[in-house]
Amino acid sequence: MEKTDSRTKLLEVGTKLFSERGLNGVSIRELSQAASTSISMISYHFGSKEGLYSEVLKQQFSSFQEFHELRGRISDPVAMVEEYLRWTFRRHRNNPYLLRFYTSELTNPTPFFGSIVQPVIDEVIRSMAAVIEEGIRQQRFRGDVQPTNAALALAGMVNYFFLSLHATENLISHDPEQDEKLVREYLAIFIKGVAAQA
Amino acid sequence: MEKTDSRTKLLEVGTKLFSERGLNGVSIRELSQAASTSISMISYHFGSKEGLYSEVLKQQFSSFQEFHELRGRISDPVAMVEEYLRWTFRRHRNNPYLLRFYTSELTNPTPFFGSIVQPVIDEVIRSMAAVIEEGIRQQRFRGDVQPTNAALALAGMVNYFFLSLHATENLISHDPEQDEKLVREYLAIFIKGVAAQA
DNA sequence: GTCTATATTGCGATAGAC
DNA sequence: GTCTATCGCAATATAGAC
Repeated sequence: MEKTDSRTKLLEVGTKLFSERGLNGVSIRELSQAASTSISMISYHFGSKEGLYSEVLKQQFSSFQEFHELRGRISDPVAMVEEYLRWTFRRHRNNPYLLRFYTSELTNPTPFFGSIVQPVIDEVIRSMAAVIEEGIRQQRFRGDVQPTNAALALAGMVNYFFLSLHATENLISHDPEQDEKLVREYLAIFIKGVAAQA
Repeated sequence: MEKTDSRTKLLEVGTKLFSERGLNGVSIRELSQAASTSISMISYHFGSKEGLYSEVLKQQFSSFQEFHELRGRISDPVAMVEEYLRWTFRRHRNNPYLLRFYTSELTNPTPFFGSIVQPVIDEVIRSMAAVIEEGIRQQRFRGDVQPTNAALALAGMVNYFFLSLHATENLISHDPEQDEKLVREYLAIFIKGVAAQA
């Protein structure tokens, strides 16, 4: 029952350390010490340091499954934008490491970007662009809005909030209790921003 | 007149290589080879690899000077938002390395984050929040808009566009000729998003 | 599965000649 | 200012005992 075997422990500390300093910023010595095991366990379980990293990355990006469920359940465009925002806040609050991997891979891609990260981004942006397109078709959003650009703008607003977390600690309250208020603020800006004239 | 001395050359290749793979991803051997000089020139000119990195970082963030000039010249809130967007596009187009340093420092901070990066972010967000506050005072923006959150949302929309560049290559045209169109699209979304009811 | 010990390579930094 | 040569160390990875 005790799942704190060396494999699990290595995945745990790998998640924390890789997220903080990237693939090149962490050595297998440090990883094995932090996991209270020996260097050789990394080769044994994952083949190499990169093997461990790619396993961590896969775990991180598997949380996107929930997005599918959401997309299948909600058809109203405005409601879907709202749930997208809520899902994004929830996801980053539940997993404080995710965004670091996300942006670290965007900025300084490792060999695993193409296979693990890119497909996920692609699908979310495509999906949200389709949502916005549907809003335009229903004449609830302006016809001159570019769906893909707008989807990217939406994703940008909310992800950037988390990306900037520790640069804005002294500018903004980052108390999770405020999240619902922020969701509504971003929702208001975006929906009024793309809305058709009343 | 030939300014391709080793110091200049090291700053050039340092900018390119550090932006692509971060401080830990590049060795002084690789840097000196790319600069067609020897390893010891890095210690000689900059004291250490970190010294070179911090010098590159300083250069990158000095381009924020232009923002001051803008802020001093323009008082109308809507015009200032428009010029902020245009300035951001121009800045990233003129310097394709800047955003990588920016987000790399946000995600995996080096010891230089606090002294070089943080103050710049602080000032831009504070300034734009003040711009939005002025818009609210003039009753052109809604009174329930949170200035700092809105400033962060604005910055997020536009910076995220560049951050996602190579994840969205197959989704969006990244031809710089489209920039003016994008500026107007983001401007429309944001201004309608925060506008007071007509 | 887990360890210790070790092989090998590459790292950052510097001494000293020119 | 620039080079070559080298030091000392830390990196990844693996062999082999238990």
